[in-house]
Amino acid sequence: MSIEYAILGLLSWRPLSGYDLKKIFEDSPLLYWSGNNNEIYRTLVKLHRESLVTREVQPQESLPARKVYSITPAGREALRQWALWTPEPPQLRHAFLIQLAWGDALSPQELEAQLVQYEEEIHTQLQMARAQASPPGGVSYHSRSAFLDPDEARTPREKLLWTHLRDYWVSFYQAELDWARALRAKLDGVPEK
Amino acid sequence: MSIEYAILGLLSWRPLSGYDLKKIFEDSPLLYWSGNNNEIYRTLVKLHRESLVTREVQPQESLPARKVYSITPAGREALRQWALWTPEPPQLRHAFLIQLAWGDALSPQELEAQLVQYEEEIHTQLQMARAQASPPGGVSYHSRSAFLDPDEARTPREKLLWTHLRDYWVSFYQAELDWARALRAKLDGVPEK
DNA sequence: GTTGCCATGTAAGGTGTTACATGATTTA
DNA sequence: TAAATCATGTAACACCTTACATGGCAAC
Repeated sequence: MSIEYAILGLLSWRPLSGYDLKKIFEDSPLLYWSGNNNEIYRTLVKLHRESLVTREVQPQESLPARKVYSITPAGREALRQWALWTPEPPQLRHAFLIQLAWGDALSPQELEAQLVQYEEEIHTQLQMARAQASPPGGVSYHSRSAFLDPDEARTPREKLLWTHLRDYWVSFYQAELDWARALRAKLDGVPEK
Repeated sequence: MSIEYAILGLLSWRPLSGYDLKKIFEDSPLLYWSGNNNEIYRTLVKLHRESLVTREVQPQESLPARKVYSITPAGREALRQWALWTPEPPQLRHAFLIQLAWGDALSPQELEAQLVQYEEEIHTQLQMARAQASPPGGVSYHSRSAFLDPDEARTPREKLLWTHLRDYWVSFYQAELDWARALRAKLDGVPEK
């Protein structure tokens, strides 16, 4: 799938500008695109051309005009049809595992150092996922881009979905961390040759 | 990272032809590229140009000549340097989660059906991962492309790494399945609106 | 005074996929 | 006799990323 439906989905939640979308993509691991301008602004033009979104230009003093996009009924229908597509298994692009596969070329110290670094990196991700899943004080900060915030859900069912989605990432990074730690523990004491 | 180091890694394990590599990529979830000809054959040419691999042409009767590539000392050193790169967190491209995020547009039956289909898909992946992790009879079939087969490891440490890597996928798909089942159970009984 | 935020967009290039092209041999 | 395996490669296109370009305002 391409970024098109991810953007359409966000617009089904609320009207947003390209800049808003960029930020949402940047800090959501779920929306796995980099959030670069090129893709977002071009996709918005495309969606607009296909009449799946409308565009409202809001002029501003001494700033480029904000172009806010809203989903149309045709857009909602396209999104619905997409939600009915046959689900595909997740694609895990895990370069570090490939590094480990050929990690026997490293000394025990080098290998250990790589694992420690990886654990630190994942720990950071875990903290961020946890912060998103349950913001301190029970209320979310970023009132602007509270993407998938269960408090913003419009139905009980949507709330359940969004809660479960947020927890997904916490579990994922936790499992990742446990795995790396278990491997490092096992490596400790194994002869190199 | 690009496919380049994945190929170099495989060649550090044993000399292989483009066709061999293609098959290995096709049935390994770890090597997450599609294994299409274009990328593999072009990368081999590039690696050869950079003297990281050598090429041996084996003519065959009534078949295109097999071109078998072997890693050079310079190739091994490049691979080692790559193994020392700062580890990056895994990138999970999970389109189904995005579908679920906007799944509130579906009826309870449609949503349930999507989840069931997803579970079936993951179950298949899990079975395949299990088959690779511990082939029936304790010996692997595909003697040709036994990529990451712990029995093929050259040191105790490599064996440990490869075993742990194979188990990774089983855990991953198992967690995925558990997650989907838990969500479906919770959805059962939640009012739509 | 330098960094960061707001807000749009373009250019260039790398990465990855699907499909096309050939053709003999083996297997069902 | 149809499909799969072996074995190479090319063409066309889609997708994605990094960097470039502009410029005012606010905060530290």
